[in-house]
Amino acid sequence: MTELHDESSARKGSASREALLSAAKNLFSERGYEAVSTRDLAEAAGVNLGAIQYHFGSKAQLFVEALRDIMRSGSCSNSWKTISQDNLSFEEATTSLCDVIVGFLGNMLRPTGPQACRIMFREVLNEATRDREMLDALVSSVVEEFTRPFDQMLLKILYAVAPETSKDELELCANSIIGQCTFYVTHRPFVEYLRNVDLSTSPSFEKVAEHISRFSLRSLGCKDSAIDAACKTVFKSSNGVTE
Amino acid sequence: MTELHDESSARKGSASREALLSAAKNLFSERGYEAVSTRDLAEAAGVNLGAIQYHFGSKAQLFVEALRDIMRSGSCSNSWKTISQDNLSFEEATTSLCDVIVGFLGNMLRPTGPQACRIMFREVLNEATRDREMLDALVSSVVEEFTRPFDQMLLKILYAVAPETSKDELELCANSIIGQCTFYVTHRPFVEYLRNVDLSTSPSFEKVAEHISRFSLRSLGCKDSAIDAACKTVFKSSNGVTE
DNA sequence: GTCTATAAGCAGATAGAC
DNA sequence: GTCTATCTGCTTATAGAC
Repeated sequence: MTELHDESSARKGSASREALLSAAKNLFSERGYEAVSTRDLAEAAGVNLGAIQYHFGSKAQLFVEALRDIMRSGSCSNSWKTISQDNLSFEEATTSLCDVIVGFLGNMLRPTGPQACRIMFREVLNEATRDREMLDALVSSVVEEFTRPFDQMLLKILYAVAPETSKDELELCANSIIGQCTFYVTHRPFVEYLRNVDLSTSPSFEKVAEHISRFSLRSLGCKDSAIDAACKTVFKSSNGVTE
Repeated sequence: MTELHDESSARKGSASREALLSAAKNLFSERGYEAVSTRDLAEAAGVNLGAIQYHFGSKAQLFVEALRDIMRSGSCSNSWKTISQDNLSFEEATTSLCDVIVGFLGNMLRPTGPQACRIMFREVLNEATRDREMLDALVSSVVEEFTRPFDQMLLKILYAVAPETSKDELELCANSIIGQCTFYVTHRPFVEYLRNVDLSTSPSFEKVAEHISRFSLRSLGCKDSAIDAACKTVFKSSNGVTE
């Protein structure tokens, strides 16, 4: 609305503004939007309650800014930044796909570091009902800053794995792969209850990641030998999962 | 807590209790938990505000009861009730799998009839942070009334498609298939924005359903000819999608 | 069982001193 | 820019008449 809440004011780098943004990233990603009150935010940031209205105009705007910041900083995406190279060989591509799956799944399931965007994703969908304008800003922000680069990288890998497949089909395959991963996040309590497993423990986690990799590679037409080779590289070596 | 709020009081079948339950199912599944106030519920049900506390004890308990009712009534699951038969042939199994995928996806993406459990699922995950006890009740209720029967049926189909696969592996495959479907629900705004599609329109919807079917059948080791046959049955005939 | 009236509290946002 | 104090509106839940 006012020219106070745009990029130029951010550049002023007010200490309380930064503190609020930092607290917002932590609290929102831990508890979600509605469970965090403006008073919680102000207290955690060590600033005054009024500072939220002054710097961001509203709690909703602060949420948007916090999410953008998380997406921009790439804390969700650094594990696959290294793979963004062209002209992948088939072998490189298959192992890269496994790497991406492990990295993505690990990022989503890991006992939520403060920057985890897990809950944020869910929250974005919840705000949908109420504030259409804010939702659109969020969706486009998340997609442009995070989803699209990730998707492009994934499509590059998929193309190297199955070059004869059409672009439309590869996009649907990308959806299927990401969908398999996000399922364990969005439906985590149901899966853990239904299958009687704990997804945070390493054996379960690795089994899931390897299954998704094999399931996807098989759909892409890879032979079992190629799948075995890729999985052996990624899942047997000790440095398979980040950190 | 009190013995007022258990099954026996439900059997009394108070008119206002039933009206509240019905309103709760409609409103909660349309807008979610937090966006519906007790006043909304009372007004929609045409009953007094105090009736909620009287009959259910709290808004949260009413939510639990409403969700249980939805799960029990099977409004989410009638489209695949017909498939629950034993000794499926391979051909029956492959087409059944396509049917299940189309039905499940259609149920989830359809422009939300009042009984849709789409938002409810999401909401269950949101309540997680706050009320652990209620969350556990919800998760077990949803799983026992809805997820587990569905899962059993799906596993039966998968076994008929790929009998040589281990039980553990088939369970992971079931996760993968459902995960692909739910992705388009949980991440709908992102997918629609990223791919520039409208998932409510028929061509996009059918393309997605057919892709998931083919992607999954291929992973299960089906030959292309068998996949083509199953898809031709389900996706070309006019009565493919329910309603 | 159903009603009205109200309690008790917390939310986000604001006014105005400094 | 930052503070205190407060406004307005909403929430769930309750007390008590009928």
